[in-house]
Amino acid sequence: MLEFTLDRRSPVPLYYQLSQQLEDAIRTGAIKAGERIDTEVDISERYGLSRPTVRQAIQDLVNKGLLVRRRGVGTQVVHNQTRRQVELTSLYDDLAASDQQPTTHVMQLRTEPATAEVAAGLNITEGEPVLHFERVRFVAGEPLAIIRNWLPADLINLTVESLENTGFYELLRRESIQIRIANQRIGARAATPSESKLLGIRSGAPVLTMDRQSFDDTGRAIELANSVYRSDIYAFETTLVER
Amino acid sequence: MLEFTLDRRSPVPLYYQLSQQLEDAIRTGAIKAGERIDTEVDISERYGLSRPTVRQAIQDLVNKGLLVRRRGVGTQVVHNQTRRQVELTSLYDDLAASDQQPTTHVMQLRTEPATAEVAAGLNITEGEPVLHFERVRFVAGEPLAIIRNWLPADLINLTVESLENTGFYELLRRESIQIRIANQRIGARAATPSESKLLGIRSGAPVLTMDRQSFDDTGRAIELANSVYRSDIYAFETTLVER
DNA sequence: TAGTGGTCTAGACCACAGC
DNA sequence: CTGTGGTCTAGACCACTAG
Repeated sequence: MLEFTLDRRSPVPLYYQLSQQLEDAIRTGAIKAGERIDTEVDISERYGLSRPTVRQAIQDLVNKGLLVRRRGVGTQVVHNQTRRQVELTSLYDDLAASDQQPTTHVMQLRTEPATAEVAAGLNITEGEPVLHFERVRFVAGEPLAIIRNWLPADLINLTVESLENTGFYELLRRESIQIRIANQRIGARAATPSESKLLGIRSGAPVLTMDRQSFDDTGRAIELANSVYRSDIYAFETTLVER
Repeated sequence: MLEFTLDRRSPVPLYYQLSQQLEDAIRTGAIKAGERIDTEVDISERYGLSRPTVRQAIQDLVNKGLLVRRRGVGTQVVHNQTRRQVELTSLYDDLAASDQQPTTHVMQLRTEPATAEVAAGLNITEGEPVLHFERVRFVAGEPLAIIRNWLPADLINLTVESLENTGFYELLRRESIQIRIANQRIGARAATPSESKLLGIRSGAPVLTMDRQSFDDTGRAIELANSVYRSDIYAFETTLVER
């Protein structure tokens, strides 16, 4: 099939080294769609691994929807269409293809007392201070989304500069704040006048909304987000894997 | 903690019996939010299972977002808010709470030649016959969605009656057609005049759209779906689990 | 220090698909 | 029949958390 390089002295788990290299091979096309990969036993013998270790690597990719296993048959790379194809609008295509990095403009950043709604979402009491900020996201020079966030005030220190240069999730990671579980709700509604101005669309135009609530390992609420996306140039894509 | 009953003569895998009973206990509240469950070693000793078997059961629930594991600490049930809480609109609440079964009205059901778009989505050639049907879904007496489907013509035999009584996915299951991977794209746009009539909303009102492409184990395209949901009473909810 | 989950080994038997 | 993935065992050592 192809060669993997495993470093047993690395702190990176063997199964993870393997699954990463397999995933790369699939995404770059080194292993083609529909092609069968070597069997679990083959791989484990060739690299001196136990079968459960190899199996864990493969299972991760099955869960990601990149591989399909069939008993008695083998493990295949899913077909190309399976990996990307719900029809694309041309504008969406253009955006995705444009190598321009998205940019961010911070509209607001301040500490304020939690409204009843925010308090409920962050699992704190009403009136407690929360950090609130509001950003507009641009891609290829076009405004794409308005993102509003609320965080417990004592969680992290943010500046306008850091938010515009680095991105919120990267900033969290640097503070070792790890989001583990998020609940999302995706809906649609008409843009408000102020939203339509920021996004450069007509008032009342349909927009996509995403409300998200994020938690860490311990169940502590990390973030409440409330976003509005232009529906003419954006959509949410997901891949579902059954079983 | 609590008792599980394992049947070693059952064809149902032990890890699956265990994870199902654990999931029930969590969902019914028999194990409360935030509570720690027994350790992997405890459970394996108590029921005469190996640790990997117990681990597989627990891992499944971690992947579903019901449990959180922390090294050196233990495994806890995620907090309640984590499981359900992005704010609910009252109308959405009402719909979810109403125990009325959704009903379906089939508007169209016929075989037709595949358009270029449909052919591309089903991985067949343009003009080949495809089965097309269009349904309107009602919940609590309110029209909720218009669902349009295209299938390879030779896949399954459907009647208006079976679609209205049974549901499309159940019908597929009865024919042992198993959807394994689906690509979805969720967007928003303005309702067309005909859509607005069917859904009982004003023309141009924002609607949620979902386009889906489904595949089975072998990578064969099973179904193309193109749905329109009323955004005033519906939203898509998802839970993401990192790592 | 004690206990937890994270990783890994070296086997075993089974169900299922294809020949 | 052979070979595949699906399940399961009985251990082992490690990294991390908490007291």
